[in-house]
Amino acid sequence: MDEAERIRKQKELIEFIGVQQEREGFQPVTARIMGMLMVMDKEEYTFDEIVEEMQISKSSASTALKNLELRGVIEYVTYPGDRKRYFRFVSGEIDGMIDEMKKKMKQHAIIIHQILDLKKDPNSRNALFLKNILTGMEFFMLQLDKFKEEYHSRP
Amino acid sequence: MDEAERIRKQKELIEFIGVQQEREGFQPVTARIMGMLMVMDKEEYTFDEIVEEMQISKSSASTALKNLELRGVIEYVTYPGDRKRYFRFVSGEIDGMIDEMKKKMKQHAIIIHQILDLKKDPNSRNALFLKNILTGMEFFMLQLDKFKEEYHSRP
DNA sequence: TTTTTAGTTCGATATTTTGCGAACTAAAAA
DNA sequence: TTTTTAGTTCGCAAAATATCGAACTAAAAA
Repeated sequence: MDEAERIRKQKELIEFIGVQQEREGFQPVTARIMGMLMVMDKEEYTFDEIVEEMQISKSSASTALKNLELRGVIEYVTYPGDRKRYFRFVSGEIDGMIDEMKKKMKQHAIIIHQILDLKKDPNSRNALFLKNILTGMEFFMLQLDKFKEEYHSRP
Repeated sequence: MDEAERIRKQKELIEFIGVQQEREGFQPVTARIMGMLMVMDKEEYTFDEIVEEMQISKSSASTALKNLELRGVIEYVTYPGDRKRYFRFVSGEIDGMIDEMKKKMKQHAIIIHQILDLKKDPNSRNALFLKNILTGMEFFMLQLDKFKEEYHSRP
């Protein structure tokens, strides 16, 4: 695979990640900036480089970058004697991802609890099924911490 | 909590679940139908009951129900001598949820592999971080099957 | 056979979201 | 002090999406 081919494929992948991240609730431009910061060989971009590379307005870039920072997806660094910000992807750890997963699951569990609390018949089809799921989720969440330990002490 | 209060809270919860499911990519009406089928005491609704209860057009109901069925969220049953369909929430099992999770994670892993394959420098900041995540994800996916076993053989 | 039921399909309309440009700001440089 | 840089904010227009209504269909009932 030659250089041009590789770069073409990178662009394609950015687009694919873009579409995927849109489904996760990011706006189109935002999703593609994420993709770019993950995929490209250059891994730190200034505001103007992003505007240039993505062919978007400064306002779109501003909005997107603020959003990504707020969500903890990107961060920026600065270098002495240069007042530009250099935006880059945050390099999270596996532990952080597990915690994230746990948090999300806990929120789901709360909702399920609320549904159950409001059921007239606690033995209705849905109620029983939801109780079942809840038990599974609780067991699963307990396993997650065990997983972290095992992962770090693996051979 | 009296009956009226309970029902009011159910409606509130449907709205909350609706907003939540919109973020997961469902359209507003679709998301609220999901909520309704999970939360309400009546757990099987005909097409016309859904139209009535949600105050939506038949076409919206049709589109939403088809979508939910396609995604495996709801199903319908029929009763002899009654040609209406009775729509209800699918009662998935914990195993199905785990498989779902694994499938999603596998897709993510494929993307990460692709990013890595296209990096010029395999030791760049992002490349190293992505490799790290990949290792974690692979370990995690191995654990998932173990989890299923343990869950089923729990005391 | 005709009518009714239980939905489906499709084009039009309403609503929401997205991205832009112009004007603005705070800090640094000249 | 004035100018430039590096963005931010906000109202608007365009694009995308959601929902609707009207016409349609296939199967069952009359």
